[in-house]
Amino acid sequence: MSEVTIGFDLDEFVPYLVNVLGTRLSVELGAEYGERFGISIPEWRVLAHLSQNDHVSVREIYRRVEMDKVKVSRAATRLEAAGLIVKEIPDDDRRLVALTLTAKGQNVVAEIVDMALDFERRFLAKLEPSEQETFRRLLKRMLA
Amino acid sequence: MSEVTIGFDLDEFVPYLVNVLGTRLSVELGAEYGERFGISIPEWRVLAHLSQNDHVSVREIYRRVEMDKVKVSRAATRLEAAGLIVKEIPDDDRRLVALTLTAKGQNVVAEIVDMALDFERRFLAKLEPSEQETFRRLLKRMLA
DNA sequence: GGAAGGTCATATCATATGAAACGAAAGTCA
DNA sequence: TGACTTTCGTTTCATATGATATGACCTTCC
Repeated sequence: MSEVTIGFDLDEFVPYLVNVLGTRLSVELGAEYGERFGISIPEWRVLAHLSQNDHVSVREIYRRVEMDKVKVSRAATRLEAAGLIVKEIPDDDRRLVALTLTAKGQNVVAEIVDMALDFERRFLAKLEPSEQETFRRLLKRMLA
Repeated sequence: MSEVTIGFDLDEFVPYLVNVLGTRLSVELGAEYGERFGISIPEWRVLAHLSQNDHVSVREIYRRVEMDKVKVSRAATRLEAAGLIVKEIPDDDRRLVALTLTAKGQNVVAEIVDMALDFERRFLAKLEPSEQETFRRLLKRMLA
């Protein structure tokens, strides 16, 4: 192999940078609520989605939250076992499973939301306020 | 549960947005080179790092590239089996394993690099040129 | 020199993941 | 009405992952 390799600079490659940052953030935040509530990352995503809507089907969640069907199903099973959500079968379509937070689930969500927003604040503090909004805006554009 | 849930908007939560975008980008790009070269995402990361340096140890890679120790080790084993890299044990420290691209490996890297840069170009095209640089700069700052 | 402790890569094992198969329930169309 | 197809969530099973243990090798300190 040649002594001088021009090569390819991973540290300038945006898809890589986004992936590393995304993984790091999820894992760090996940460690916080995981230690405190025994909740996994997929479980938190389901909870977060349920904080906005009642009686949500598994399908709606995995379509909206970019998670696998099976992952959502399993997260829901664990959340039900932990008493944080309830599963119901709606009468108008008995193939579906409607998920809803219990009172206990609502409390846990509220606490994790606090942790999450605080976490977001701390890490966005690396940017100026105007840059923070720019970053969020550009992210959303890329995801659209 | 109350009819009106204020809740928590995942779609404004930056750690979540970064994670979803990062995963999506890695998976999409990975599908391209995976189909063509049978290379997995961890394998590509190792290759990419080796494109910049010769005789790199497993340790250097997992420290620098934010991957698990075991993941790097396994990726290296597969890459060696595929004839893309060579493993050597350096005389000055026989605990290490030095990884180096073969000629075949260099060719594959060159092709994947082309695909990757093209992929990056296509997806950054969703932003204005000045925004692209801003985005990259902010990303790097967050990762620092 | 050599014991004690640390570091490196790999092996082991238990868990997480997701593609494909499945059973149950709608929907479609003759 | 009753096959046929589609959709939904779960189960199955093969693979991926990563915490821990292991064995080989270095370093330190006596």
